[in-house]
Amino acid sequence: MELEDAPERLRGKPSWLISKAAVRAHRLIGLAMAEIEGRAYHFAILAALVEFGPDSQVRIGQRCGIDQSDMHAMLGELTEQGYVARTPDPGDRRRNLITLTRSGRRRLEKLDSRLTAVQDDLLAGLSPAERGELVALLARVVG
Amino acid sequence: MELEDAPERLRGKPSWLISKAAVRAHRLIGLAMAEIEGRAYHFAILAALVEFGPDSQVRIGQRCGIDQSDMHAMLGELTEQGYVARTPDPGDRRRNLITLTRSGRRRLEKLDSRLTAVQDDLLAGLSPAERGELVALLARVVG
DNA sequence: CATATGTCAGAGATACTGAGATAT
DNA sequence: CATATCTCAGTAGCTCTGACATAT
Repeated sequence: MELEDAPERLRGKPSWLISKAAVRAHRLIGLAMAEIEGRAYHFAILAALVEFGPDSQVRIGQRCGIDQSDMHAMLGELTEQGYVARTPDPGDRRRNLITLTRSGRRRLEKLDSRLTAVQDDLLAGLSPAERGELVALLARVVG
Repeated sequence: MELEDAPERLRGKPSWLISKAAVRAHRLIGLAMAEIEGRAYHFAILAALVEFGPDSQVRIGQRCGIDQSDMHAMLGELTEQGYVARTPDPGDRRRNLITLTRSGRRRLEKLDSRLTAVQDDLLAGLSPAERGELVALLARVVG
């Protein structure tokens, strides 16, 4: 039985559709990331670094929508794997300055190509124009 | 800092937008449901019952996208609160037959009105036509 | 014997809370 | 003193896996 058979009241609730779409996306991403022993949040963090340059943990988290208390472990993984370096910020000794390494730059491209492929899978039913509409609408929901 | 400042690579990934929209929806729903000591999945289950009539746990779960192993506790809550009755199915003694009670019918309406209000909050930035587009697109993503 | 249903214990991911240490 | 950053422990909600008993 598929979700097409869901009750009308449920299918009409945008929040329910969003949630189910997120579950499906999460499943596909989990499979894709497992193949390369990666995480979607690794991609987010590396993407923030390549676009905005070295930054503090808090600010990277804010940019990616990741709680600051969760950044610690995530950066621990990336540091251990050599994709970022975590050094004290000489200008403000409360902060860690997170820097992308050369191998982190390559890792970002690998994660990106996998995640791009997942988008195709996830949105297989939609035309390119419809995908654009969906992205535009969701961007306004997310704010 | 808002998610508008997210890296372009991230903002361009539909799966990321879907996931962040789901987080926001989940937060709003959590608040709304806490006020009436309800759960979104209570709404889903009650909606399936009012639309399709009494049914087994497994089939209700399939209709709502809820794993059968999770239905047990959820129905335990609804049974305890008197919104559904769980009786052995005489025609197939493996099954429990889940039935909506009169107070469950009223509960559904209360949950529905709260959740409908949440949709307005969640999609405040979109016109009615755009909300319709979003729902239609997501319905095709969910399948 | 194979399958379906319900029950149960536990794992994994994500998001969040609250607290403390240190620095500004 | 108030605030910001980082760290750490723990919680909550949701999804999923695997196992088992029972019934078909």
